[in-house]
Amino acid sequence: MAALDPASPQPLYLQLTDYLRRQINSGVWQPSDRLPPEVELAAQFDISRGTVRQAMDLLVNQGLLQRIPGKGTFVTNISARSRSQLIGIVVPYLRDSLITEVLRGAESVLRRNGYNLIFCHSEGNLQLELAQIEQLQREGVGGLILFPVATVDESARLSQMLRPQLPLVIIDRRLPQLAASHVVADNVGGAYRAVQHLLAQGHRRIACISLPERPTSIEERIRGYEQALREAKILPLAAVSLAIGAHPSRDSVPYYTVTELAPIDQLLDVGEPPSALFCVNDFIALGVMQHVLARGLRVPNDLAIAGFDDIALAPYMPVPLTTVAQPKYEIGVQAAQLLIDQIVSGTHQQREIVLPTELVIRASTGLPTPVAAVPPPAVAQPPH
Amino acid sequence: MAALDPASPQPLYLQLTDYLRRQINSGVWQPSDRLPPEVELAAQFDISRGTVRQAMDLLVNQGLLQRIPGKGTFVTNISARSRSQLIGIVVPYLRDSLITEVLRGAESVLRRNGYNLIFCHSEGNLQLELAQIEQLQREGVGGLILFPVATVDESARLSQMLRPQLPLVIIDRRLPQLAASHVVADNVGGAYRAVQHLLAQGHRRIACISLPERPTSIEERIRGYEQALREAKILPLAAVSLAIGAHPSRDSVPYYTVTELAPIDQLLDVGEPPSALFCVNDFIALGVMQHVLARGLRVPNDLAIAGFDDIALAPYMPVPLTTVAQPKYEIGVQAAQLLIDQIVSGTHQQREIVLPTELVIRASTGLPTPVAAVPPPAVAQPPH
DNA sequence: TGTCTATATTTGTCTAGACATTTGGAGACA
DNA sequence: TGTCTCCAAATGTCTAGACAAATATAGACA
Repeated sequence: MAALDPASPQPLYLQLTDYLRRQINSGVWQPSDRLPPEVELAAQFDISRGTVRQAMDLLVNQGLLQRIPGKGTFVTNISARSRSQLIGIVVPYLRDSLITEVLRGAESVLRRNGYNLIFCHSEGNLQLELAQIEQLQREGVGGLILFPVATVDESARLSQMLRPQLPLVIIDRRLPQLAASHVVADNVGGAYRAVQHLLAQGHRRIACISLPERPTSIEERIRGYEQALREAKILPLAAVSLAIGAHPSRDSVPYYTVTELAPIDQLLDVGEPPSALFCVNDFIALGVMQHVLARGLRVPNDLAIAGFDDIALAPYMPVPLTTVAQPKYEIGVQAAQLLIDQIVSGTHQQREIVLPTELVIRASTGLPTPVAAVPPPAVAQPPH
Repeated sequence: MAALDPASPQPLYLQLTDYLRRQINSGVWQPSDRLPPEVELAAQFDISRGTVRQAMDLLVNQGLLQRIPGKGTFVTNISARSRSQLIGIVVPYLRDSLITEVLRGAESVLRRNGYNLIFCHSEGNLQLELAQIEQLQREGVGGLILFPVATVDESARLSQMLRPQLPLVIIDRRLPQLAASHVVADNVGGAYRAVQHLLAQGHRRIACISLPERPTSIEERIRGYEQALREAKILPLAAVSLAIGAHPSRDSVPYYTVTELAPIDQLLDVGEPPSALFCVNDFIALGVMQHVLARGLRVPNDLAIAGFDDIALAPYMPVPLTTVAQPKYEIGVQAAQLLIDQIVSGTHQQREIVLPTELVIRASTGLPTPVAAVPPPAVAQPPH
């Protein structure tokens, strides 16, 4: 029985705190065990009850002990204890299921491991993104998951402000100049398979509809498109870019919409227009599809359309969209796992995880059945 | 000079804590100001110095105060404060735009005011919800926004574990037994106007399709339905309940789907079936719509369908859905604002905010135009 | 058997006071 | 002027005790 030393420079209550902690950590007192009552401890160590309470207050505050009036003081269950580490996640938007699923995946892994997730929404704004990373670092987060707004060129500003030791995982797009781990989807392969599918349907004139901005994910999709065509000995058409924008405040329009459709008209109003379009994301595919249907074209008979991302809306578009699905939830899971590994191991290793994508074939690329009058089945696909 | 009330059920030290917090938050004591010495406060409030210290301990622990031996107790500089700036949000799911928009709204307000949002996903599980609230409290969050899984009956378990002083805002549904502020949508009025709209289209046999579970929000919608019918001197039909479920892991199916459709067949296979359905949410409306279309019925000609929530998918359903829109983003904004008010004022006032809902009329309830062959316009509605 | 009641136990709140330690300033001293 | 000492003021530590409130238990009672 360790006794307390009143002559020590360390106050009695801290000595008692240490003793209690040792008892718990060494397993003498197991989780959910009851501690001796305060008066008993006071008598045992020959100190007053107030000092015992002061010692216990610290452990209660740390979540190691739990007091229940009338019953006693108990060692907290391990499951209820938390290492109480904070992890920040910064995302640029929240307008489709991609990021919500990433969020779900990351949250579930982090919570199971006793971390808390601080959610930051940068609204696609670089300044805001930088400010939030700054604030999260001041807050003392143990790690960061970043879905960056910053482009490769702008990543210098990021690396300036990032604390060198901060565990960091970047998702969806790459910032190679940053010393960070990456979790991305197989964009090249997904686009490649989508275009291969269009080729297999007999299409030869396939245009790529892109975006004015080109994060690495979009560039990779364009590369996949070009690669598939080159292997088929077909020259890629010049890329067409469409601007997309969001209604920032309107609640019921959670989707990005195409704001400028003239390039599509120019593309189609030529002697030999393309018979199929590969759109680098589903929002573009939606805008293009609505526009060409309004022009009186039939999808896929006159024009086949394929997209990328498999947003929640894809199976419900006017013509259900063939698109490339990303493992959204899995991206979040892997990013969280990678971050935890880094934190726990203490090493600052950089890893890169490329998750497989999957081509989901729907009506917009001309299945054997012609345009169906009947809407898509109730529940998209069964789980596989 | 506020005096403490020894007769109050709230202990003296908590009363003093509240007083000190108010002084700081109202700006009477600025950051880096020195507080009156402990003995002076003890004399002023006629309590012992131990109680004063107990009160201050809380604020020191929260990082709001800083004690320096020999010098005094000081209000912490805002930049040095951190733990007190955390706000927790616990949501049950993340499968449509309702909660993502709430999240966006709450995050933007909180961040502008210097708070950080900890995101917790309870997966619709009461145990998990309770555990997360427990953890957030231990983490020392300054407030909590809760989209509860717990029903009114289960709210006792919540109130047991909630720290009485914790600022708390409950959204979407009510838990009246909880001493908390609420932000909800006008469910009764929304349902009332939706059914009135069906009546105005000439429908007389209108059924209500509900859920097995009945949180207050759903109950209110049913009340609105019944009220509109009663005012039209029409007896409500017996409520039909459909079970809905989620594919928990399947990424690309972010929507709930109806799992049991037999009750709908029973409802329609009678001599005089209803000519219109009011569904208490849009997921049910989607499942029902797909089912009746597959049966060969025409919407809205044979059966009009109205929903509630205006999920992102609503304008893109096989027949664009008439539904009641909630001000999702605004719910998040108001909840955050209410929480900040409570934290800053230090008072534990309960307020209830009911936000207006809006009927969005689309094709599923029979507009002048018959079922259009052309899909809905590109961008749902222009902002207004 | 089941329920109510009194009692003991335990933590929660609060008091009054003592002495220790740290800090900063006033005054003595070189 | 610079330095040292001493003191007052403030927080830190600790005691001894009181009563309140919550909980569990044993025993009385129907």
